[in-house]
Amino acid sequence: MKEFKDIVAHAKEYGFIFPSSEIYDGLQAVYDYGQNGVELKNNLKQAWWKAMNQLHDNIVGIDSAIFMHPTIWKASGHIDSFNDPMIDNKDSKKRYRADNLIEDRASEYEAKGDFTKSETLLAEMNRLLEASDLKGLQELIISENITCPVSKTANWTEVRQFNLMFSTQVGSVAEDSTTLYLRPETAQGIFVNFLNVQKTGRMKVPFGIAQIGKAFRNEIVARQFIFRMREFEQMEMQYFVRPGTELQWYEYWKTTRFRFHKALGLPEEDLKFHVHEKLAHYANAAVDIEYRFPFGFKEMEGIHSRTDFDLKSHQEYSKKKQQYFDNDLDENGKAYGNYVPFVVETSVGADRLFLAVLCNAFTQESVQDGDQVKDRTYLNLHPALAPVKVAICPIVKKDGLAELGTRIYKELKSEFMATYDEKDSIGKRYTRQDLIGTPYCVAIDYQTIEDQTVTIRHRNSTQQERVTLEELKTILRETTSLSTLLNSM
RNA sequence: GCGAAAGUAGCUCAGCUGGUAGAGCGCGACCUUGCCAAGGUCGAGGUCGCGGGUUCGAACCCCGUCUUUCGCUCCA
Repeated sequence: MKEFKDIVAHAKEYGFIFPSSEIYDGLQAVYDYGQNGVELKNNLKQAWWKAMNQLHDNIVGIDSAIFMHPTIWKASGHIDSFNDPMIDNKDSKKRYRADNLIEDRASEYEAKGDFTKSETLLAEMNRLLEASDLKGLQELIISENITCPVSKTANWTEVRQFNLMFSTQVGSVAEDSTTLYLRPETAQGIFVNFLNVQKTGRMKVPFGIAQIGKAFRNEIVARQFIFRMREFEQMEMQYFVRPGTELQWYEYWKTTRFRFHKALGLPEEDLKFHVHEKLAHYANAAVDIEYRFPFGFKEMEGIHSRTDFDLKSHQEYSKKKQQYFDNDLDENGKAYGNYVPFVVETSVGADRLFLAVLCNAFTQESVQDGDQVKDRTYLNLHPALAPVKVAICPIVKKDGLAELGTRIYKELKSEFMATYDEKDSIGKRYTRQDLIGTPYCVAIDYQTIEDQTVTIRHRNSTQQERVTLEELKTILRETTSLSTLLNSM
């Protein structure tokens, strides 16, 4: 039985994920990647990067800054929609958006035919929202005698502002400083570089820009280990297309991205699409790829048809045209000409993908050993993703086997992430490698001295085979390289 | 943010009605060892999450706080 707490404990015990600042009691919803975690994560990021930029002729990458001009967040809609005034009912313990409560009351007036009262109320609410008058909002809720739908009481807390973007000051003198936000998504860095990349890369629509980077959200409740963190990493690709073709490309990316996750080793039955019923302000179609985490099916990747909302909005706010001239001919033989491209976005949480892969790899099984049944735990990671590819283990230290093992290890390590281990019994060493997902252990024994052959022990089956050093290298090259993984998509 | 539970060695945990900390595994050194968590010897490691209070005396009782888990809530 795969218990989530066992996976979390395993992640810490074997150097994958540590709580941030642990010796100071930790910092809520922030985690560090350990020596094995960073290797696995880097491999995942590289797999994604290559699947985008290397496998697609018309996708290129960028790496934009975390700090961006504050107006970008006005244009993107984050300043408005990431700021929610919240109020709690003390009796039912339920939390509501203060503006929603007032809007509901306005609808009730309208239902009764009292449009004047409704309009006055909404106008007053908007005035208070504009002025960020939280006290006023609370007074309005009380004076309207709005009650909690659950407890039916008006026993409210104060209205509090939940800003989901982190802000910081730039400039040493307080009065001259500017408030900057830590980006809540990496997508905007792509949108504002759309023309730079298109022009300098001579890109033709359709084309994509990919980016991997940190993003920050001040989540009210951050939970479930690294699933929802305040600082997290996104892998986003914005695909710019001719208006009217966006839904075709949306379908293309849906299937392409699904294949990617399967290639990483996530089983099809643990993956599913979840189509959004309620669309965000910028989208005309949206779907999530969900993975069956131990705590249920949850979003891992989002694929959104974002229309021309973002580029148009930046055009408006920046007063710089965000147009593309399309020389291709339409069915009437006329060039498509100038337009603002539509965008299909694929956005994966790197940490969520990491968690999905880790949960999937975590394997506990009972194996027959003579007439005993023993428990065995290992990480069934794709060899291309495993932090360590091969462990070199001399069967004993004496009689020159340690020296021979060291020599073989040195020969392999420039090409493969390898490790050398001569401590403890061979079985214990195999187990240590199983626990971090190393696909191969190579035993050096007396026969190695005679004929330069070694035995490879396979992680999943625990079966061994005897091969020459050259054969060993071939096996490692063929199975542990990312191109193997990319070819399976 | 609300409610509930938990926090003792790297891990899993024991520690009675309050009397100043233990086990197993793991870790390090050495010895032994010919293939799936072997054995021996020695050793390192804890101001019992943190702060305050009650008490002659607190891991244990009380208050606060931090962190984690679960349930609500939130998730452009």
